[in-house]
Amino acid sequence: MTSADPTTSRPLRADARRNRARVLEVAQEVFAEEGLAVPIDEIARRAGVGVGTVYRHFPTKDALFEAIIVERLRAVGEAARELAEGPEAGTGFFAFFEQMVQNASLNRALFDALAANGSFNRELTAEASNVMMTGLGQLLAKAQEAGRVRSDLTVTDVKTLMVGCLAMARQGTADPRLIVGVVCDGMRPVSPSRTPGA
Amino acid sequence: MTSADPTTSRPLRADARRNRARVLEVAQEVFAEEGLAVPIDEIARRAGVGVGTVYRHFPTKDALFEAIIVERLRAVGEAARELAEGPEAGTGFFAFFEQMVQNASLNRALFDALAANGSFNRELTAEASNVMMTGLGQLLAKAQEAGRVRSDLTVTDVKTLMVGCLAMARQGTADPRLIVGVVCDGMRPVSPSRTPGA
Amino acid sequence: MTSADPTTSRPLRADARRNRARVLEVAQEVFAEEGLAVPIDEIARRAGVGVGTVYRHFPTKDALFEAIIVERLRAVGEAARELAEGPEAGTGFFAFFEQMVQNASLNRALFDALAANGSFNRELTAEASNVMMTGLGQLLAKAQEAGRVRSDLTVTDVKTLMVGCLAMARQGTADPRLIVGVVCDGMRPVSPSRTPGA
Amino acid sequence: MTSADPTTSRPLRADARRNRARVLEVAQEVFAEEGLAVPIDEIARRAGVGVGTVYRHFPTKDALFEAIIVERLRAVGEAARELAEGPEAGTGFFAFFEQMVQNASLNRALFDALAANGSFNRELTAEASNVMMTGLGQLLAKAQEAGRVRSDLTVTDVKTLMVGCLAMARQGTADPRLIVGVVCDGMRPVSPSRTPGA
DNA sequence: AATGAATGAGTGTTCATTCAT
DNA sequence: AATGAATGAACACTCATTCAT
Repeated sequence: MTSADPTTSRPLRADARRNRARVLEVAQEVFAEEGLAVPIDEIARRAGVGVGTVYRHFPTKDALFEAIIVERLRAVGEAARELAEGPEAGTGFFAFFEQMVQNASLNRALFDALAANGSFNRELTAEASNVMMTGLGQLLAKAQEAGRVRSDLTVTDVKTLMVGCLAMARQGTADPRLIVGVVCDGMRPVSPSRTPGA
Repeated sequence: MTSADPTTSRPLRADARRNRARVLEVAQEVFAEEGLAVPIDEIARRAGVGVGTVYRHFPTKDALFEAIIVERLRAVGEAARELAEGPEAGTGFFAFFEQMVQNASLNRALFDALAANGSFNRELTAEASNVMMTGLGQLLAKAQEAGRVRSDLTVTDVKTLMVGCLAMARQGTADPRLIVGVVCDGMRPVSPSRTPGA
Repeated sequence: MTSADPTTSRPLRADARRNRARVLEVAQEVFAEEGLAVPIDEIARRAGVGVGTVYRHFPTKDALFEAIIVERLRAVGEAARELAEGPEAGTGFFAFFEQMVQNASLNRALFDALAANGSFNRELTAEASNVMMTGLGQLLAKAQEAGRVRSDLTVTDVKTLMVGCLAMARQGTADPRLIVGVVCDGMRPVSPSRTPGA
Repeated sequence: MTSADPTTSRPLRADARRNRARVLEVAQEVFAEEGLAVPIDEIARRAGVGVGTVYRHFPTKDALFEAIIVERLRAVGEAARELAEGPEAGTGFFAFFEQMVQNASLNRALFDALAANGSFNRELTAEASNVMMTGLGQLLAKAQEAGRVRSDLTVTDVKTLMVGCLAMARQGTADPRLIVGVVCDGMRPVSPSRTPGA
């Protein structure tokens, strides 16, 4: 089930599959750089295909965008899940968080997708979003069990914080490590010495 | 130069001032909701004036946007400066941070302005930005002196964190108080018990 | 307030007259430089009056343009007539022709008016055009009587040649004197030695 | 550079070529009649295509205008060159001059192009202009060698005179043949009997 | 009378999407 | 299946003209 129509979708011809992949690849790059603002013609040109071909594979621009996002979200979710199932789940949470911000901060498309919460909520995105949230949730749970993360934080909170860090990293105004460090510190359980209001 | 400079010009006629204000108000709302994507015609329509009127007051769409931003930045800067000069500067920092995020979180325009770091750096914006940074810097300094905030954070870091919180609050996905709480906690001096990596 | 005499067009108030003159003066300059492309607002600004004032005196932009043209055409016609009535009418023709081209070549408005043959033929323009043609005709007749100009040329031909010389002078590509010299030579009676086709 | 250069591109599809030609044809007519003032939408409408189609073939209004001009200038230059290389170069000059004016007089676009000396000097126009000037220069040289044309006239002068004649012919006020005859006479070597000032 | 603010039709240009080849 | 030409709705901005102050 890689494309829109599950019932009739016979396997694509070899060249068609190549084209589809090429378009995705280019779109991924271009959207990552400049976000949704890039014209479809530009993507087609860079991919070395006609516009028509892009539209054959993705019925609308948004659908193309979504396809990219879906993949990304899935990848993020997978990574989180794998880590959660590994031995270092407790400490891995923060590493994952930092890594994620590093990787995605340069990806405008992913940022937009995460940030544009709901605007793109078509079916696929929702599903992929679930995958991501599940993986992240597992990782978070382990970290909380290990006492590394405040227990009152939900997956949604963490996702939100991640988006925020992406937004900050995108700024380029401050050292991303410092920023992420601050946010990570904030997520740790509150020690007596720094109770807010104290 | 008798007419170009807005600061030199005589006060606007009553109706003109009303229209200008109405346009600003509407643009503020609309930009806040939908960002720069809104057509000028739409703004004019909602404000109940012709397009020409919008352009009479603001020579460019960007100029209109800028006008809104400038006002906001100034207001934020003023608030910070006042607080910094008050008696509670040490503790006031966090209150200000929270307040700021609360107020501005629904304002996409302000977020964009803060986030679009430099893209809109025309003269006025730069100036207003300075006002804000100065006010914020004063407040931060006091808080650091009082030992409430990590001493290695710069104004730019704080501004970046603020923008991040705005981005997060905009999401509407998580409780803004919680989010801001986390970030504020992260800004407090590191206590031995939660040294990163510990 | 002062509703004295409603019937006849009383003389303009002093300030009104001054304004009207000022507008004409500025419009003359500006139209001469840039032709009809200049916005009315620009003219008003340069004249130091509001747009409304311009429109009070001249109901449309074309009317303003016409007013200027009329004056110019009249002036040209007058000059020609005076010369025609003077003693040097025979030789004066060429001097006039050259002079005219010199003077008007920098005046884009006049050129446009002469060139835009008919487009502006409102009443006033037509009348002024007549004045010009008449004066020019008188001068031409004398020159032809004196055997200085080919007898088969009509006033219209001469006017046309004048416009052509203006067009050429406007080009700035060739020495106007040379150009005008060529055309003037062409208007002289055909000597046996250079019969076309010989 | 795989796609930007028009000279590299493969031949257009049949329908595209038809549309392009149709647009050029219509634009030629319309510009000839009314000059640059005509909206692109109007041209598209008259050509029976959408605006987008016009813009696909010509990226800018100016580019469209230029395309027309270039073609004309080239044609004129070619004609001149051919004549210059023929046996009748001496006498051909005047025939060419007359012919040129006849053909182009109704063409406001060509006139504008020639007249707008430099304003449109993009690359292509400049090149086409060179072609024309070269051809004309060759023809002129021959005519001067044959003693048919004043030896102090340069190509630029002749071009200017040509533009002037076009301007005059455009007027429609006088018989073009007569006008051109006058100018041509003026270009012949000065015979003793009509020395200016005599 | 004078002012200049307001109007809105009009213009050049872009780009997502459709369709003939 | 692929192509890329065609489409036309949108949009930012201008400017002649009107009208409230």
